[in-house]
Amino acid sequence: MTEPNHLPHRDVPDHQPVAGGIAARARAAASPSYLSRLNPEQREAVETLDGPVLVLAGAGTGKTRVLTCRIAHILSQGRARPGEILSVTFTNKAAREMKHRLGEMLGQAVEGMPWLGTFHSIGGRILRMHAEMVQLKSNFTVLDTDDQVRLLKQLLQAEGIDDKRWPARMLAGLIDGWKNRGLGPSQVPSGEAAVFANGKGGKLYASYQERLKILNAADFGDLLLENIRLFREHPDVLRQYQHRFKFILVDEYQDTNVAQYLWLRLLAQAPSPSPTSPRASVPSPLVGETPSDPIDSLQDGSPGLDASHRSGDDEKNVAKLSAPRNICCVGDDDQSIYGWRGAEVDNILRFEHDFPGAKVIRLERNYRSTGHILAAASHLIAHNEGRLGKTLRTEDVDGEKVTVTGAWDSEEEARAIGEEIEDLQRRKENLNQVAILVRASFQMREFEDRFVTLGLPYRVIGGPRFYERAEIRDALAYLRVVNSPADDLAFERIVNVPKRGLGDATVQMLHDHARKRRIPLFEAARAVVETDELKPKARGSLRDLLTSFDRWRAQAEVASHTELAEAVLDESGYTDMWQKDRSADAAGRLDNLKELVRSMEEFENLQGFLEHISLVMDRDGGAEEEAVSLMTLHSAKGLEFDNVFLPGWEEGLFPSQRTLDEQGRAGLEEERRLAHVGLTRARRRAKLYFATNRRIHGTWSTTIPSRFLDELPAHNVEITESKGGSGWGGASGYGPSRFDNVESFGSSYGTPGWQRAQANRARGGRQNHGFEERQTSYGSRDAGGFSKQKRTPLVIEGELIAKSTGTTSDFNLKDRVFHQKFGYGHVVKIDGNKLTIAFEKAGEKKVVDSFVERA
DNA sequence: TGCCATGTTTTTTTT
DNA sequence: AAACATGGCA
Repeated sequence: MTEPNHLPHRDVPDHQPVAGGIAARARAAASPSYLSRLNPEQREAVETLDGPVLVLAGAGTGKTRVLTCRIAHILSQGRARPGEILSVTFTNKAAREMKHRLGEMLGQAVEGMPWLGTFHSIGGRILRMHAEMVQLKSNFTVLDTDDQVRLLKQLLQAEGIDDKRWPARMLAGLIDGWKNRGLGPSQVPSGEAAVFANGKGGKLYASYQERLKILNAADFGDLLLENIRLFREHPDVLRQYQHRFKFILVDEYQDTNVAQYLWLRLLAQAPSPSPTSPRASVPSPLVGETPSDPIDSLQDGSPGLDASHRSGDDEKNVAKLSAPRNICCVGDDDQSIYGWRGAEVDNILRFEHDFPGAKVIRLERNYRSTGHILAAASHLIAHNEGRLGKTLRTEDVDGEKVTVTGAWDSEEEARAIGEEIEDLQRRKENLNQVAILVRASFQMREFEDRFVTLGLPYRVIGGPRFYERAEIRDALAYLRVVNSPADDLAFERIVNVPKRGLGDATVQMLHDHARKRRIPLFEAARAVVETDELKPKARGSLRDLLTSFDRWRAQAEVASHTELAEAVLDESGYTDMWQKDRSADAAGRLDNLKELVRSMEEFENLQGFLEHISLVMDRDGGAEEEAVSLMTLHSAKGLEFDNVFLPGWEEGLFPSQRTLDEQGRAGLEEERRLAHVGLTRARRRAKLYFATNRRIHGTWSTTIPSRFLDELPAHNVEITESKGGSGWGGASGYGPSRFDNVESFGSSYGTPGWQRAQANRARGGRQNHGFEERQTSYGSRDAGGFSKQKRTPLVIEGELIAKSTGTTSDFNLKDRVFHQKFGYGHVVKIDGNKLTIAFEKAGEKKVVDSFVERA
C-alpha cells in the first residue's frame, strides 16, 4: 500500500479555507484575491510553480479551481505569457470549462490561451505545423472511427480476408489500442499482431498507415503517435516546443495513456543543450525501432507494466529529466475510469518515479457532499488495493443517508425513481439538480419511456455527438471533397448521396481505375467519364457531379465558406433529399444542417473549419430549461448534482460482467472507481437501486444485488422499500413472499397498461417535454442509410395526455401537422386539446396539440 | 438499382 | 425484442 508520503507544507498555515489566521490574512492582503479563496493545500498547489508537482485531488476538492488559479498565478507573477503555458485536458468539455473559468477570473485581460486544449487538439495542431516531416500535408484530414473502419474494410478486402470472421471494427480496435500504447507498426509485439487474421495483423497495420499517408489523413491515435515520432526524429522541433512551454499543466492525469504520457514526457524534458542533432540515429518513420528508448519496448498494457518493467535502463531517461521542468499534473487515481481505453493508472501512481523531486500535494477537503455520502463513497473505494490513498473529509453536515432500494424489475425501478423525482419536484427542488447515472446507455431507455409517460422533462447528456450524425458527416464529406479532391473516403461517402444511380458497380469500377493508375477516385472519375465504360445514365450523372464540384471549387475562391456550404448542400440535392424525406427525424436533420452552416461562421475559412470540426465540435447545450439529466457514469465525471439516482447496481451490470471477464481484478477495481465517481457526484442525496429481474438481449433474467452494495458502510446507508412493495427484504436470498408480492405487481409490465397510465395521469403530470431534447438516438449510418424511426414510439393511447385545458385546439380536421417524433400526418379527430393524428409513417396516434405544429 | 425477407447480433464507456 | 446486415429477387 502506498503510504501517503506527506511532504511538509511550506509556510502556509494550516487553517480553514477562507477564514485564515493573521498570517493568512496578511498574505491575502498582499496577494491577489484569487489566492485568498483557497485552502492551504490548494494554495500550495497553486504557488508551487517550480519543479514537478502532482496534485492528488479527490472528488469535489476543487481541482479545476486549482488549475485555473495556477494559470492565473503564473500569469500574474509574470512567469510566463499565455502562449507559453501548455495546458492539456482530456475532453473538450473540460477544456471549455477551464477557458470559461479563466475568462471569468482574468477578465478580458488575457486573450485566449492558445495552448489550452485536449491532447488530441493540441497534438493535431502541432502536427499541422510540421506535417511534411511526417509525410503529411498540413491540411490533412482527421478520420473518425467511421472512416477508419471503412478504410480498413477496403484493406481487408484487398487482402482477401473474410471480414466476417475478422471484422474491420475489431482491427480498428486493435490498432487503436496499439496507438494508445505508443506502438508503431514495427513495434507491435509479434505475438499480439498475429492474433488478427492468422498473423496478418501487423502487416495490415502497416499498410493502413501507408494508406493514411496516401490519403493525407490521420486518425485520432496518430495525432499523438505521429507527434511523438515527429519529436523523436526532429529534436530541433522538439526543442522549440520545450523552449516555448515554460509551464505544463495536465488535467485528469489518471486518464492519460502511454502515448500521452510519452508525449508529455518529451515536452517536459529540459531542452537538451546540445544542438548537435542526433537525428541521424533515428531515421526511419516509426518503423525504425529506437532501441535507445526503453519506453519503446514497453508493450504490455497489463498490470505488468509497472515501474520495474520500465525502469532498468529507464535510469538513463530519468537522468535526462534531472532538471525537470515545471509540470503540474492534477488527477485522482480513484477516478480513473478509462482503463479500457488505454489509460494507465500507473502513470499517476508512478509520477514521483518519473519526475524525481516531484512534490505531491493531496487535496482531501471535499466541498461537495454531505457526510454520509462521502463516508459511503470513501468506504467503498477503500476496497481497492492499487491506490495512492486519500482520505476525503468534509465539514458539511451528515445529511441524509445514502439509500438502497430494491425493485422487482427494471421497469419498477424506473417507476420508483420517477416517483421520487416527482416528490422532489413537489418539494420545489430544481430538476436541473437531479441526475440519473447509469452504467450502460441501454439502461436509459426505460427511464426515457417512463419520463415520457409521466411528463417529466429530461435531457440526455452524451449520446451521439453532433458531428457523428449521418447528415453532418455527409455534409462534411461534400465540403471535404471540395476542399481536397483527393479525399477518397469523403468522395466515396457522397457519390451516391443523394441517390444518383451511381451504385456499387460504378464505385467498384472507379476503384479499379484509381488503383490501376494510382490516382484518387475523383480523378479516376474524371477519366472514366470520358470513356464509355459506364452506362449512359451513370455516366451522365457522374459527369454532372464532377461539374458541380468544379463549380463549387471555383466558387470557393470567391464566396464565403458559409455561402459555399449553402450552395453545395442545395445544388447537390442533399437538402432536397431530406426535405422530401417523410420520416420523423428529417426535420431535425435539416435543423442540424442549418446549425452546421451557422457554426461555420465562427471559423475564418473552410480549411480552418474542417481542421477543427472533427476534434472540437460537440453538442453545445441549447437553452436550458429545467430538466432531469440522464447520462452514463462516465459522462458524469466532473459534474455534480444535489440529487443523484444510481440505478442498476446488480452483478453483471454494475460490476459489468464484460469488464470482469476481460480485465479481471483490475476491471473490478475500475468498476469500483466508477461507483465511487457516481456516489461522489451527489451533493445532498444519493439513491441507489437494484432490480431483481432485468431483460438482457430480449430475455428476462434474474440478477443479484451488486457486491458494491455490500461494501457500503451500514452506518451511512438506509435500506428502503420500493413503493411497489418489493424490497430488499432480509439479508439473504429472495423469499417466495417477496417474489409473490412483486408478482402481483408485475402482471402489467411488458404490456404497459391502461390502468397504470391512468393512475399516473390522475396524479397529474405537466406539459411533457420529454421529446424535445433527444432526436433519434443512434444517428450515424453509412450513406443512404436514412435511419427510420428506431425506437418504437412509446405511445399508449392516452398516456401522452398532459393536461386537459378545456380549451379547444386551434387545429382543424385534416390539418397537416408535424410531430418531432412521429413525423408528418394529418388530424383525424379533435377532442379538446387532444388530437388524433394519422401519421404517414407511425400510424394513428393520440397526442396533445402542443406537440405538433402545422406542417 | 432498389426493395424485401431472412438471419444475426446486440449492451459499455470516447478523443 | 429490436435493430442491423446481408442476400436474393423484381
